[in-house]
Amino acid sequence: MARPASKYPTELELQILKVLWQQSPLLARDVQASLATDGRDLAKTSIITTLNTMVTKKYLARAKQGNMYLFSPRITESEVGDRVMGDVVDRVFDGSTSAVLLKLFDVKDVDADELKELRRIIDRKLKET
Amino acid sequence: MARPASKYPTELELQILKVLWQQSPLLARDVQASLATDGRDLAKTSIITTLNTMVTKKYLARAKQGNMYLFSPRITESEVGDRVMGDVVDRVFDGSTSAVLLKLFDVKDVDADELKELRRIIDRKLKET
DNA sequence: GATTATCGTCTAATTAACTAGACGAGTGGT
DNA sequence: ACCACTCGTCTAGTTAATTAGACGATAATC
Repeated sequence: MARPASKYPTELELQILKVLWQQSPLLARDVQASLATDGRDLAKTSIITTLNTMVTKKYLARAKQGNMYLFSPRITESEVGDRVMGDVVDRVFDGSTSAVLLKLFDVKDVDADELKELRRIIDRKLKET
Repeated sequence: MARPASKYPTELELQILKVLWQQSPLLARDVQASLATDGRDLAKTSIITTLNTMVTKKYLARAKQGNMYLFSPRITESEVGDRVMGDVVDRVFDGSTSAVLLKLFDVKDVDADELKELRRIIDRKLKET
């Protein structure tokens, strides 16, 4: 075995997905322009190569439009969140949700308003059960 | 530019760190035995190679012990949690802590007891400010 | 019709991550 | 002294991820 494939979209793939979640379908050139706006200036072929590997990975769908291709996401933002959080919680925090929450407070400054919203979320969840 | 180095320990590196967080310093052979117990059976040299790259990355410290080396973590479990969570929150969830929390509930089944503990954590945090 | 621009494929270079063998140096027993 | 065993370095092979050039095909412009 060698380097294992990552379980969820890589850095660049995520950037591309974010563009396409905002608007799709798009041409390679549009994705390129959007990334360039965000400061990631890639050659046309770099974009296309990556888009194609993302199609292989089923992250994207590709549809012919004349002599070019339109790309759309085949995975939702929520699904990516699932995969990432699931992996992080299990692998890094050994499945402990409270450890994740504590770390969340550790890492980000959460103001009082947001804390109250988090509590509302928990209360709602408590009622559900 | 090519493949960027990951911002935090990789899969295998994390496994090794977990062993050393539990007990350290350890010899390469002890790390090897521990990983083997967890079902990851690697050659002696594979372990040593990885341990050495982890020393280069400052994840580990190495101390000569006769004709062999003892390895210890130079990064804490908490620090790894910081880096991972920080990156995930910012890059995947665009900095939204509530989005992370919602996803946490989505991904893991959190029982009522744990929800109450999470609320206690939030209440404690609210008092702090 | 010729030139110019754009699109996509194919090829390929680079680095990180993962894995392990060959080999020499040293240690311990007999 | 010799043999067996272990340790670590050096070398090296593989796959994933990132990047882009050369080139042919097609479309657009004049």
